[in-house]
Amino acid sequence: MLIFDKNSCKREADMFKALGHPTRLWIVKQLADGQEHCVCEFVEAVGVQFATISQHLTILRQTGILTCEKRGQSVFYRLSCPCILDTLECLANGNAK
Amino acid sequence: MLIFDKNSCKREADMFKALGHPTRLWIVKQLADGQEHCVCEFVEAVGVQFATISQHLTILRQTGILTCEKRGQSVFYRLSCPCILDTLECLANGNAK
DNA sequence: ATGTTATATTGCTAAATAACAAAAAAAGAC
DNA sequence: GTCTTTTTTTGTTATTTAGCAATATAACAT
Repeated sequence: MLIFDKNSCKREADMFKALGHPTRLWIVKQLADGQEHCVCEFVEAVGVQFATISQHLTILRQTGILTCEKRGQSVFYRLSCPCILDTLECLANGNAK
Repeated sequence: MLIFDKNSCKREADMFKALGHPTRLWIVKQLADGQEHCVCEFVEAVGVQFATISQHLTILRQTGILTCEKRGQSVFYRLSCPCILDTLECLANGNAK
């Protein structure tokens, strides 16, 4: 018999949700090589308002997917844990319809 | 220099989005052992309207995560590809904050 | 045929999300 | 100190999503 416990899925679901937006997923992929990039690079590439990118980055930071560091006037983002890449790879390899 | 191509991320992002809801993620996990379950089992466990579960299942079906088969009056759902589990495991293992 | 059971679909409303514009903060240059 | 640059935060609005209720569909029982 199946028993649903919402809490047990909430945090994980939030991580999936964070990755469930084209711009955010793309950002994560850009950081896949372990390198860091600054906010302005993303803004330039995506072609959307600074505020919008900043909000996407906040979501990725809050779910623990990214971390950031401020140096000078710029903020640099990186994957907080490279293992997120395994997840991406799993999905990319296995589940193309 | 980074270049954003939205289309390249759209389908993958949709899969993440589908998994980005507690109820849907839970359903996928219940199917993780490869067994199939019928809709009414999910309804009973989650404690939500039949229509609501049906809608969640539709989303999971449309993204290709689940497939279903009708037998008699019941509809049975299963993972369309067990490899989705690797993805779940990757996330569960690696990225707990 | 009618009745019943299991799912799906449609219409509706409330809540969440995405994007922008404008204002606020933080750091460096002067 | 003021000015500029980079980023975040705070409205605001349009779109999307989540859930329910009601209706429709499909299969079986009678």
